[in-house]
Amino acid sequence: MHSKTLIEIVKNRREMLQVTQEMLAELSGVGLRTLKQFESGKGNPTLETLNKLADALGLELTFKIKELL
Amino acid sequence: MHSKTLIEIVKNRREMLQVTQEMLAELSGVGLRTLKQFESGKGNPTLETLNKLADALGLELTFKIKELL
DNA sequence: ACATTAAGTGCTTTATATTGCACTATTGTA
DNA sequence: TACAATAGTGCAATATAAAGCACTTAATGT
Repeated sequence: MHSKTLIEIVKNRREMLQVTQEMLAELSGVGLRTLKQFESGKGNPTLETLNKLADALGLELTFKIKELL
Repeated sequence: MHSKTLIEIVKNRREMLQVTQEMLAELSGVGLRTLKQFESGKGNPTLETLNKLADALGLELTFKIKELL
């Protein structure tokens, strides 16, 4: 069982909440272009960007101990 | 109980492992200057940088559901 | 107190993230 | 199939992260 990527988590969460990229961009204060790039795997967002998205989605960015597979 | 910041986690983990900033920079492939800025709270690192640090520290960057306090 | 090691900072260059705009591609649905 | 909504992309401007260097400050041990 490997953990989902940050991208998957954001996408899933967003869809679960029935929010479009446009709405999430609006809500989070992240540029639509930036969000699109991130979700399509093209991005290398800054911590600030990730935190804005997390906030808007009711999530929190953390480190967890990596399980030695 | 509020969760520790990413900075705290990195610092604590690094110190627990008895690794200096210089060593961690070396091990992770992140520039020393970048690590210093991050740990001193001045930085806004990219996801790539955070992942490099996480890898070197045996950590994994994730989102968790935020607890409504 | 002193020496040593580690951490933090000012300055600079280069690389790249962010953003908007206009456009294309995909997806779902009537 | 045709339409509408949503997602993805090329281009360009601006802002800023990454990095090294030299230096200062703080912490640690003898």
